[in-house]
Amino acid sequence: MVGHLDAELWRRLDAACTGVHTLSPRETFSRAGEPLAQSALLLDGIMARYVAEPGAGQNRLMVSLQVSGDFVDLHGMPLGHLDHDVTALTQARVALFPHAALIDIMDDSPQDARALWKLTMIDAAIHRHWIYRSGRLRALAAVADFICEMDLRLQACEQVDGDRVPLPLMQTDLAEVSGLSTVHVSRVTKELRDAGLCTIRAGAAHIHDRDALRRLAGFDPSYLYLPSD
Amino acid sequence: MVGHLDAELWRRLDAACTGVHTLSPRETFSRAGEPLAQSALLLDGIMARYVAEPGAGQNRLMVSLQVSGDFVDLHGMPLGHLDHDVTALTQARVALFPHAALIDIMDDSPQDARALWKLTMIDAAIHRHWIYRSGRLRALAAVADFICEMDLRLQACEQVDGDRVPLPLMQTDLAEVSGLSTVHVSRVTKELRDAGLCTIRAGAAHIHDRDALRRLAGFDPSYLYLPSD
DNA sequence: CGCAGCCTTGAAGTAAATCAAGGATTGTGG
DNA sequence: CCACAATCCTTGATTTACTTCAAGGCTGCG
Repeated sequence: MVGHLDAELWRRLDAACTGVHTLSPRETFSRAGEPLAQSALLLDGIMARYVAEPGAGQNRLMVSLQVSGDFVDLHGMPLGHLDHDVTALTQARVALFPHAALIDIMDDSPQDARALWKLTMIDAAIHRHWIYRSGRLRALAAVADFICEMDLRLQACEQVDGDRVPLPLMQTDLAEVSGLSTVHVSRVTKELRDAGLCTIRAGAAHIHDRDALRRLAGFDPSYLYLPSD
Repeated sequence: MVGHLDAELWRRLDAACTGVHTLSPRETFSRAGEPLAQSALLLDGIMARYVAEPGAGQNRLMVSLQVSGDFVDLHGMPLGHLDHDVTALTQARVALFPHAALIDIMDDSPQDARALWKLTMIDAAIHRHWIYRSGRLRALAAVADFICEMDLRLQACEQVDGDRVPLPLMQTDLAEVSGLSTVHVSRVTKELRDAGLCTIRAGAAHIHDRDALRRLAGFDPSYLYLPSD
């Protein structure tokens, strides 16, 4: 994500930042419906956005996963409040930007405004892919597809070292990503492991055969709008 | 969607419009990857956005459905090209706006820029709900939820007359919305009909019991950011 | 009429959920 | 260092939701 903003905008953001906040693992950063007066840029760690089942049920589904360099709640600026919860999965540090300061930046520079808009539009493109994944892909392909996405997104922030993709997700997290039961996630990850494609552990995924994994998922990364495209 | 823009912005858009284009039923308006130099506002009819399976397969999933007053491809402006296809389901008329003219509007008025941004952020919120629907809801609740959403969105553009929701979708369209097989869509619509909740025909849905339908779906409309909220 | 497109229904097969039990790993206090 | 609990993962058995396959019905239309 970082790659989409130019140096000038980074300087302006730097000046607008009012502080850095550290979140504990599993700490909720903001909740659906809460009025928002600032947005947060994830510096390190992994954070997730969840749509919860209405009512008392704790059923929820992960609708987005954010990595270093992503704004976690920039959607909340034009909207005023969000429709989903934002939570840290690991320990995480976020840089805070008051909406008023962001608005000043955008009023000053329409180009910067479009750059920030673009970040949220890439989020939306990823949302669309998640709809596709959930509606069209079988469990095995869906998990493989998710791993392929995170592989590339973590590569883009230089966190991937060879076959090691630092993805600190438990199987219950993968279940909330994919809409599968945790039991079935366990079976699917075993199948990916046994097929020699990738090993998914709590701390990281190890990709043994990227090509085969992408082929299995039918993965086409164009929806990520990576700068190289 | 219309309700989110103020009169001043509407006048500017009116001046920026370079023409109206009419689409035949099932006509494709733009394809994934195609460079875009304009965006289109849907005046009447129904249009859909599809993410297609990579490769030759014709499998695709509907990721968004647009009604009168929605921009169908405004996401393409900051992005330059889209990750999905845009197609008319019925005969449709769209008003065309060159990106250059929209950029002029936004450069002139940061407030208008945020208003347009907000439209795309509501789209993104709807995307998130579709992820949730696909990942968490069973077939019956998913179809009910979709009908509830379209009921409210079509109410917002004043197309709903009592229990009649003009939703010109075939069962194959509903299958592409929900990720179900057409056969199962047929069974589910029958079940909704037999339960006295709603009757879904090719031309329109008739809602017999709105409350019960919403209860079945667990429907909470806050993600639609309707002006009344 | 007779075809084409769309919908319905039944029967059989499959993917995934649920239920249930146990195993591995990690952390904690004695 | 070990006992113990807590958490996470695995595996098997059963059930459920949905798909696929196949046949036939309805409707509109040349």
